[in-house]
Amino acid sequence: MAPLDQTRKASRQAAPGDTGIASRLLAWYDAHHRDLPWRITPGAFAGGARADPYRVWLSEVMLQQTTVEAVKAYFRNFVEKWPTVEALAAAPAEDVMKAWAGLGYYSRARNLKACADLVALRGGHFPDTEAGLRELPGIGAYTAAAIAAIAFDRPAAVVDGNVERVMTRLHSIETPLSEAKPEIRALVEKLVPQTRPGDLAQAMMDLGATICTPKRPRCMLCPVREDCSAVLTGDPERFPVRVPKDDKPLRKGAAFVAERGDGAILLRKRPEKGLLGGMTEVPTTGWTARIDGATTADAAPFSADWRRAGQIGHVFTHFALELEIFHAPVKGEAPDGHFWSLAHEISGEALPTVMKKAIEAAIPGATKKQRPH
DNA sequence: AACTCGGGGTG
DNA sequence: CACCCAGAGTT
Repeated sequence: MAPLDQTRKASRQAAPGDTGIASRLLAWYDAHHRDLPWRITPGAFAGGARADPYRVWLSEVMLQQTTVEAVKAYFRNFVEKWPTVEALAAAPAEDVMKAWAGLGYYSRARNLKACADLVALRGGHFPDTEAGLRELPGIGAYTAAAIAAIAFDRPAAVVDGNVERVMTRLHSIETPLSEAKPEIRALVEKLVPQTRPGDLAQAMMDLGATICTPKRPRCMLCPVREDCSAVLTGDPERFPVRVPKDDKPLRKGAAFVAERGDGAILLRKRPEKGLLGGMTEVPTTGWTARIDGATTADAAPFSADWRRAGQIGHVFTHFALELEIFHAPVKGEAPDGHFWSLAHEISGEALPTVMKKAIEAAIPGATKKQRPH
């Protein structure tokens, strides 16, 4: 992890007017980069090696609004199951959804599969330009730039949440984040070097993740603290400036836990689109925005002797949920659209956490793994 | 431009 | 608990 040859090269080739920020970031990256499953080492890059576009794409999609720690295990599992984009294209969509279960934002998995299918039709080769990548499903402005820079060595401006934080602090940008994006992009474009653009992007992301953190940034360890306007004024944590968020709406609903008596519970598959699209769940009502204490079993998706079994609350990023739980013994065939599944195996199904809690509320211990005695 | 979409890590 | 995370698609 010692500084490498290309560090000096990057310094020498720094654009006129470059204060040296890019060079210092690259040198810091050589010494302090995170070691991540989808990365090749900067040393290998110097030898002419490039990251596998498939692995870069897969990791970038998984990392959309998802933390590195959460992604690692899923990434390893995916590349083991499907080592190439052709292998992923050949897989049943259902298997892909199942492997994605637990990561969240399930439209990403649907787009991932659709994208793999398209790329396989192109002979398994991803487009090697930002514009070409941008046309594929699930690849937006950020991901197109990231793949172009990291996998294809294109000098693209890669702007994610980390980069926004680093840049707004470097320049003490007081404009709220939503309005400041064009300005941030322009600043990043000026910073991108002709050599090692992918490493610069990853350097800024690593800096944002380990030094220039949202809370309590470690400015004393920062390689560009001398260039940072916010360090000079003494309050880097103030950036980026955001507009205050609206209060979270409270959503109410009811969930129905039907138990067969042999450990099986009635489940169904959600619609492909919308919240938790394509996932398995306990039957529920839709959202009921207003408080209605009279939410009764009349709203149940099928007839049974429903008894109120409790209530659970859960705070999501975007709303708070209050769920009434109803429980009933049910025999016979599963109604249309529903199917029986063993409760203790539910953790292996694509079942949201809240629904697992709902089952636990109605039938304590139902979702615990059964252990042979 | 504003909403919607999840689960998890962090201070 | 509040905030945020290698954002994208829809309206």
